[in-house]
Amino acid sequence: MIDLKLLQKEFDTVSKKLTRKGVDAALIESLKNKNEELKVAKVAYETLQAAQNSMSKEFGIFMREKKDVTQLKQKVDENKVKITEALEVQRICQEELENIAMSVPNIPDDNVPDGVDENDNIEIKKVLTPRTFKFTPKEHWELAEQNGWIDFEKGVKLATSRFCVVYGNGAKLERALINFMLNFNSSRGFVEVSVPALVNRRALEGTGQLPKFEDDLYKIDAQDLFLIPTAEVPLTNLFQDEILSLDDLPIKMTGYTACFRKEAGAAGRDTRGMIRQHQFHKVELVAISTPDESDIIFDEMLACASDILTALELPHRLVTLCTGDLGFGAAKTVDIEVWLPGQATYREISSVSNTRDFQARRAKIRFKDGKQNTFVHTLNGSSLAVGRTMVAIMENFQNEDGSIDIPEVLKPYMGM
RNA sequence: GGAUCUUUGGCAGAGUUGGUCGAAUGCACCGGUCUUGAAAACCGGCGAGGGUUAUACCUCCCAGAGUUCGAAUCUCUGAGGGUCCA
Repeated sequence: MIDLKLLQKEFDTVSKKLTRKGVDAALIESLKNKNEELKVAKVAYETLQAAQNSMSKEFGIFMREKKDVTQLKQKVDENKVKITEALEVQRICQEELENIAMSVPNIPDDNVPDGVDENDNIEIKKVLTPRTFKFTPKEHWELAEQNGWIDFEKGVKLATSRFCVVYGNGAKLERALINFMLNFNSSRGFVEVSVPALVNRRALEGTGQLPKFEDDLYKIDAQDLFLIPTAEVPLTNLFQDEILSLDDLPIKMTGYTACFRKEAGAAGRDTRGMIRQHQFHKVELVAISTPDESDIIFDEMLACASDILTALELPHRLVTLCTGDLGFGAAKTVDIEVWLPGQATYREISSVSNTRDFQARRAKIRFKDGKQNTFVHTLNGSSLAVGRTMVAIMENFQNEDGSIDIPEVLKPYMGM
C-alpha cells in the first residue's frame, strides 16, 4: 500500500509519479479526498467517544459516592445513539478508503524509464554470446517430444491444457536444476526455506496479489485458501505483523515451490510448449532489509540469478522494466531474459523486484530503528523459473540430430 | 471427529469478585553513573496505530458479535495452540 501520509503531504509529486505508472489521476484524487473525509469522520466520532468515556468514569464515582445517576444515565444514553451513528459513518468511510488504497499500485522509482509496454524496456547488458548453429535450431517442444522428455497431451488428460508431464532425463534435469539453484543461492548467503503451497487471503493481501488479481489465482473455496502464484507470497509473509530487530536484518531466503497461475489474461499466448503453464516450478529469492540496504541487496539478487545462467552457459540479457511493464507492487524491476535459439529471441526467465515498503506496509513488517518502528523493504526475484530454464537448455544445447547436451555444472546433479 | 484447557506489549509472564489497567514483574533494548575499556551493579526510559507544533484525546489485551453507563476481565460464535479420548 502506498503511504497515505506521503500522498497527503506531497500530493502533486506522488500523483505525478503514479500517473507515470498509468494510474488514473481521478483515482488518486479520490483517494486523497477519501482520506480527508475519513479524518473528519474520525474526529467527530472520537469527540463523542471521549465524552462517553469521561461520563462513564463519572458514573463510577457517582456509584461509589452513592449519588443519584438517573440524569447522568440519560445523558449517556443520548450520547450513545450519536456515537453509533458517527461510528457507522466512519466505518463506511474507512472501508471505501481501503478499497481504493489497496488497489493503487506502488510508486515507481524515479529512475524507472517511462513506457507503455515491454517494447519500452531498456536493456542494461548482455551476458554471453549466443552460439551460431550450422543447422536450423528447433523449438523446445519439438525437442522435448523427440527426446521423450515432455508429454503435453498427458497433462491435458490429467488436468487441462497448460499442464504437462515430464519423463526420464527431462524429469531428472528438472530436479537437477532445482537442486543446483538452491545450492547456488545458499552459497550466496540465502537461507533455504520450505514453505506451504497454500496460503490464506491475508498473506496474498500482504504481498499485493489480492484484492486486485484474484482472477489469476486458484482458490480452495471451502477454506478460503489459495494456491501460491509464487514463493514470494509465503516467504515474505513469514514476517507479517512482526517487528524485527535490526540485528535480524537483512533476512535473505531462497525457496523452491511449485507455482500456480490461471494465466487469465494470456489466452492465446504461448499455447505451445512449457513457457506458460498453469503449474510450474520456481526457485525464488526473497529478502527483507532496511531501507538503506535494499538497493545493494537488489543488486546481489540480480547478480545471483544472472550468475546461475552464466554457470549454465546460457546467454541472457538484463532489462530494466519501464513504468508500463512494472508489476503492481514493484518500485523497480529488472528482468532477465534468456536467449532461445528456436524462437531466435530473448524470453523472460527471471524478474527481480524491489517493492520498497509497499508490501511491508500492507503486511505490517517493521523493524526497530532505535526507538522508532520503521517499515522494512522487501525484495523478491526468481532464480530461476525451472521450466523456462529447461526450455533454454534444450534449445541452446541441442545438436543437429535432436539430442541435447547437459551443461557441465549440472552433470554431477544428473549422476553423469 | 469428541472432551477440556489456553490465546495478554520484542519475548516470557501477572492480571478473570467488571471502573483508578494500556496493563505488574523479569528478560531484551535505549540513555546515564561507575570503569583505562568492557562486564557486573545502580539510576532513568521503554508496547502499537491514529491525532497534535507539543499536549489533550481516540483505538488496540487472537478475531467477530453481545451484555453493561463502563469489559483484558462476563456471554455467544469463529480461528490458532496444548492435552486427553476416538
